[in-house]
Amino acid sequence: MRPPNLSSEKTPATREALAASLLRAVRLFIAGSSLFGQRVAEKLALHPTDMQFLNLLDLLGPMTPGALAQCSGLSSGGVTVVLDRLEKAGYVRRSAHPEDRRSVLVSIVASRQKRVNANYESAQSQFHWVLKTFSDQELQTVLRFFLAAGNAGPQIQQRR
Amino acid sequence: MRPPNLSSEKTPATREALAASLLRAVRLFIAGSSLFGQRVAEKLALHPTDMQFLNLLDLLGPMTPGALAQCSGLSSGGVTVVLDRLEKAGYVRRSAHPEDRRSVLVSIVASRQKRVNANYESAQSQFHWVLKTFSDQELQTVLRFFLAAGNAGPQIQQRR
DNA sequence: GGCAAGTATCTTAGTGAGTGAGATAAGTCT
DNA sequence: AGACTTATCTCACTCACTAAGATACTTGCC
Repeated sequence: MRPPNLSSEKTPATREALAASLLRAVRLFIAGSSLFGQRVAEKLALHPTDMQFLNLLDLLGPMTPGALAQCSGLSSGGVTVVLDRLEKAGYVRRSAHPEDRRSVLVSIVASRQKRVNANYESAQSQFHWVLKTFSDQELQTVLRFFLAAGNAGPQIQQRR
Repeated sequence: MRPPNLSSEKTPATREALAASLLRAVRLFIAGSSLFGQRVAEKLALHPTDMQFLNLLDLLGPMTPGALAQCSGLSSGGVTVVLDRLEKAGYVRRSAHPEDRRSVLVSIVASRQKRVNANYESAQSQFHWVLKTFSDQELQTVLRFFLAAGNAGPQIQQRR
């Protein structure tokens, strides 16, 4: 007879328990991220939605309002409002789309981007502190997990 | 116009590049999660905020409106409105707090919880599909990362 | 004990972020 | 060329959320 595992949060024994622990940890991580985003936005006197837009633009580079609508889940009209707000505050710039004259390319204003990133500094230093406790190979594993999970998750892909 | 794909591709060589890739993957993962939450909420005809509440209650168990306010970032009045909505729709139940008669304990109605979880099924099956590509030890590593990152980030704590 | 201060939730009025239908303009297909 | 589609923006409206205050209970101090 197996001895009972009394510590639920410690290393799970069975693979099933391991998967459950991981799922729970992921969900908690996501819940925490949402709160964290709010906090950062608050510091910058921005709405969480605005912050989300800046993040998307920072991660994916300049993109059209339509793409932002799909990546954020906002309506087309909502995107316009957010962009107006961000543009007025000097965070982003709208420029003509080189290939489609109906369209627009939105990009982050570089100087402001630095100011935004500064607010992530404390998180990033903690992030790097966490990283120190992992070997190169372990980080590769974690990275692979995130990439796989990202691909399995809500893909923003448009069929042609 | 094609919306960008929220996933990155290459395998980094140096540790610094590895850290950068991981940071980027984490941020993309978070961005995708936010979208995913919206989609699920939409399916259930709930607001994203309501979904967030159900998640918190599912993860952390019954808690007071005040604790929900802290975990979600909403104001006290906002929590009341959300809870009214969820209670009216039959998702949660308010009951007297056993230790403080001013307070209230909010808990998920079990039968509804199942219905909510059903909407995560497709995600969970994909999740388990991803898990299959990792060994037990690798999953332990990933779990350790999430726990560490969760502790480093904004704390979501269950309060009494 | 009894008053004062603190805490938890709910109420209410007001706001403004986001929606959705429609307008405009440009690209695409036959 | 005309019809259709696509991309963004406009505008009136909605309703989710905020903030201040009300209510009810707890805690602490004299």
